[in-house]
Amino acid sequence: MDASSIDESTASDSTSISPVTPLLFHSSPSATAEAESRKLPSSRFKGVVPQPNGRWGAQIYEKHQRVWLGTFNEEQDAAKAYDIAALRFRGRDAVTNFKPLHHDDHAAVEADFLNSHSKLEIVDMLRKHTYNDELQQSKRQRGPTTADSASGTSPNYSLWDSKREVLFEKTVTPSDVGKLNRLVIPKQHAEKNFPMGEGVVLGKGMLLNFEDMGGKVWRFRYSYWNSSQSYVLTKGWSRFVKDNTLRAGDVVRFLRSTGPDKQLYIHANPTPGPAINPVHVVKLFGVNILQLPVGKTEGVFLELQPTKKQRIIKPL
DNA sequence: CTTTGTGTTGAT
DNA sequence: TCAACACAAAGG
Repeated sequence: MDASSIDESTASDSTSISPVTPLLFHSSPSATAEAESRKLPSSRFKGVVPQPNGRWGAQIYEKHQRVWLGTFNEEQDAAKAYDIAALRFRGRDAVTNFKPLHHDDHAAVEADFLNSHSKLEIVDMLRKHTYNDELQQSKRQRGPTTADSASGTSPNYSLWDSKREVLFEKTVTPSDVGKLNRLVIPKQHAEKNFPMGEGVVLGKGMLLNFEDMGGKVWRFRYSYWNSSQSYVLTKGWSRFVKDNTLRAGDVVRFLRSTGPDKQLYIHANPTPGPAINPVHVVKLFGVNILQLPVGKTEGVFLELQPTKKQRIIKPL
């Protein structure tokens, strides 16, 4: 998985073909074979327990009590979750499945991250499969460490010197800022610029982080809607619309860091850069509802509203 | 309906 | 502390 921007995990999960199928052969006199097929496979990893549906659970114990760390498609992912919890609950010397492979700065950064969050928060991240996302995000807020820049080429506290390239802009439509809680990403831009994870087409979508001008990080669900054959940002989008008081015709600009991190950025109504395309202002009822780049075809601009009554367009 | 993850027990 | 097992609770 691309740890920088997605959370839904594991590129290789759909390969599991009913790993545990407790088929019952009631007519068979051989009850031993039946009992054997019913048994769940043990994990070779610490803190990992099999689930009836072939997935894997992770758990850690503290003070006579089990702390559930979530379920995972891949046994290794459950083991990693246990490792993280073990480090948070029991410190640096905890027994883990994989973790002590590194002793570098990354481990130190992660230790900082772990100790700056409560056990409950860490467990919550593990259960939601957002731990790697949050860790990456914390690295960005702090700025790159010496381990991130080429070793020795720059002094400590080197500045974040990567640039942001504009990927594309979209003039939002009425439905983009309506109650549908979704922004349609023009297919061409989506397929060219946004990550193509397995979950995107597979219905679940993926979570993408975008940083705005103020440094605030927004997380949207990015997925493909088969019904409309379009890519969309859904979960979290309406909040962005609200906080930025986005209106139809406003421009949203998407950018991406040119550095090794692929941090995405989103700017609402960015100040037009040099040599920006002239815009054609369309007004309705004296209200500016559309701004279209001249000479560009951005798809359908007017969208039918699914209303039975006469739609009331409020003055802005 | 499917899946999670809790209740529980016995072992190490 | 730990995992195995059964299954009620939770979720879609």
